[in-house]
Amino acid sequence: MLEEYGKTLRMVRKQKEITLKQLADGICSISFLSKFERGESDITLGLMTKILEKLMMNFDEFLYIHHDFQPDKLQQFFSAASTAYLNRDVKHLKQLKNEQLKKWKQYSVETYHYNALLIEVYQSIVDKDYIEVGVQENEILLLSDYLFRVEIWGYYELTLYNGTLLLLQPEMVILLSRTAYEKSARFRDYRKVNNAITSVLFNTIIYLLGPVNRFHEEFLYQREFSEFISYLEEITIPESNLMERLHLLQLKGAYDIRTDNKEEGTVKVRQAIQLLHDLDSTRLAINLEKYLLQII
Amino acid sequence: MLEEYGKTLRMVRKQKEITLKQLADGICSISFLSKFERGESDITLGLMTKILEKLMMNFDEFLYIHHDFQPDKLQQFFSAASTAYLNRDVKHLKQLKNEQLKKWKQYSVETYHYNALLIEVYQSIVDKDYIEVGVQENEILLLSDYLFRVEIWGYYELTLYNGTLLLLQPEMVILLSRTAYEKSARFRDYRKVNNAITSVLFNTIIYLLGPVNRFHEEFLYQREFSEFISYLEEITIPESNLMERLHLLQLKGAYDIRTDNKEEGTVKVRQAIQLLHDLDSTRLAINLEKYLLQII
DNA sequence: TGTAAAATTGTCATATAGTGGAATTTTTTC
DNA sequence: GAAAAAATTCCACTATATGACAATTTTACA
Repeated sequence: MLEEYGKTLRMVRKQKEITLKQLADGICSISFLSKFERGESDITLGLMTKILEKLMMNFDEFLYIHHDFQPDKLQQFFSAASTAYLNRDVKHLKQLKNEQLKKWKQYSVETYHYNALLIEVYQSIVDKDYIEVGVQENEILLLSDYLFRVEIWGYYELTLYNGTLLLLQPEMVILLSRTAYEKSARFRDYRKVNNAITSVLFNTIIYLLGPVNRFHEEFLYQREFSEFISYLEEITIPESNLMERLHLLQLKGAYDIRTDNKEEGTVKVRQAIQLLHDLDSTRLAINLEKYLLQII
Repeated sequence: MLEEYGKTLRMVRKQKEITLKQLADGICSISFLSKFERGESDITLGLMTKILEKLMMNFDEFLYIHHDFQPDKLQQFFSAASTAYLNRDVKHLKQLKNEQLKKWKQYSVETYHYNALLIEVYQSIVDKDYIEVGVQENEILLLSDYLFRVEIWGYYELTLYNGTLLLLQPEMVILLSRTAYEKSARFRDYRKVNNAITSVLFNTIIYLLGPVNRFHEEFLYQREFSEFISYLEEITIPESNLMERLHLLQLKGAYDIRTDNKEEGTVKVRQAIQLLHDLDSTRLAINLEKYLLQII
């Protein structure tokens, strides 16, 4: 069968005008490298690491090229799910869910179960006819149980949680988001994962400000609001993350409005809207205006 | 020797509460997976790919964990170089250069030569006593020759070029930057590489506006300026890339100023400064003000 | 606490990753 | 355009990645 990574390697090597001898030197034999490049043998992870290092290329970029400039499977799964969700494409969502359920049955690895659950959450939001709320409850608990148990949250856990957060109880969200922040700390310097953390924090704050306690007179989660804002401020240190900073401004405004500080809050949100207009991000500006009208 | 990736894999697998059997199922035998995880065998790239896929994790994240949450060697090289450059740490720069030269001699792979060159460029900017300009000229040409020959520019080529661009002749920069834009097109959806492209385009425009033709009465590169701005506008489509959008605004302002449209230009740059202040990016705002004073 | 079931490890067989050097092809050089 | 040099492939051989199944350890459950 053989995935023929070697052929991609040969292409890259030729590009960089490096000979078999030069690349193999100190790593493996010339003849073997040739064999691998011709697709007549697989290669050990250890050797491949050294080879890519010499080529000044990392694994993901290499695999991206190998798969004809397509993102990896993990990425594809999350993109496919969120695209189908945004397009309200119920059919596609169902199909994606079935794929994951099938794998779950086949290997009984819970991960696939969680994946199916994520899509079920999307489905339940998009599809009005979908009323099997009872079924979900238990399953959602399974998911949050898992998230509590994991010691280190990576890209997968963060993205999974981000997608299902809306259906959880507020106490649960507060605890889990705090956990997410703490247990992903070691990824603070890994851009991709760190973006996922930021995303979780923003969604948590939005959740607290919005849907949860729309019907309460007073705002219940003042302390938590400050807590998560402070996490964000700690993470979003780079001055150049303007979008995140603007988002922060917006949420502070929304908070003011929610806690009967309407004037001050409106000023902040309007300022954010103006900033977006100044930078020609018109669609975002319009969305934010809608949001403002909604919360006033 | 064996890099013992297996031990990291075991950790990740335990985290996700997956058994050997479940993970191995359909990929390899249980006993082999166990052996690999105990560090008693290396593994084939093909198998590893399938295993990570099942764990919903990509290679880079896995290797990041494996190397105790340190970025990969490629990343480390560029960070080390640029940090030493920003800190004007001549000693460290020299050390880094020698490392690369040593590898160059050892394997006679030109890549290491280019790496050394990049650092030499940094060195020549930082170290006033460094006057061996003659030596560089030829070597810099070697580098640009290489860049012209490569068919696909990846993260390495883009970052390398970005660092050495300042020392090239304007005609060369224009040609190479255009090449960079065209030959990296297939990475348009790969965030990391795409950021590098954006960075190249910005630096090109800054170069055209600034250092090159400071002493000419009229601005020579109007057409090229528009060309590269249009590339940026094509790339920077996502409305949420505020920093890039702000940067664009700034450069348009600088262009106006350079082409005797002082008032209009100053307004644009001042607007950019104000935006930064609004978002508490004070240091960036101050830098931009300095820049403005300099070009007026 | 003992026992059954599940999960992991050990043992040995074999397929294949990887080596050294000769043979062939490609590139360079005059 | 032929000879020399460099790069690659072929071939016979060795080391090790991987599989089948038995033995052992760990976990679950009464």
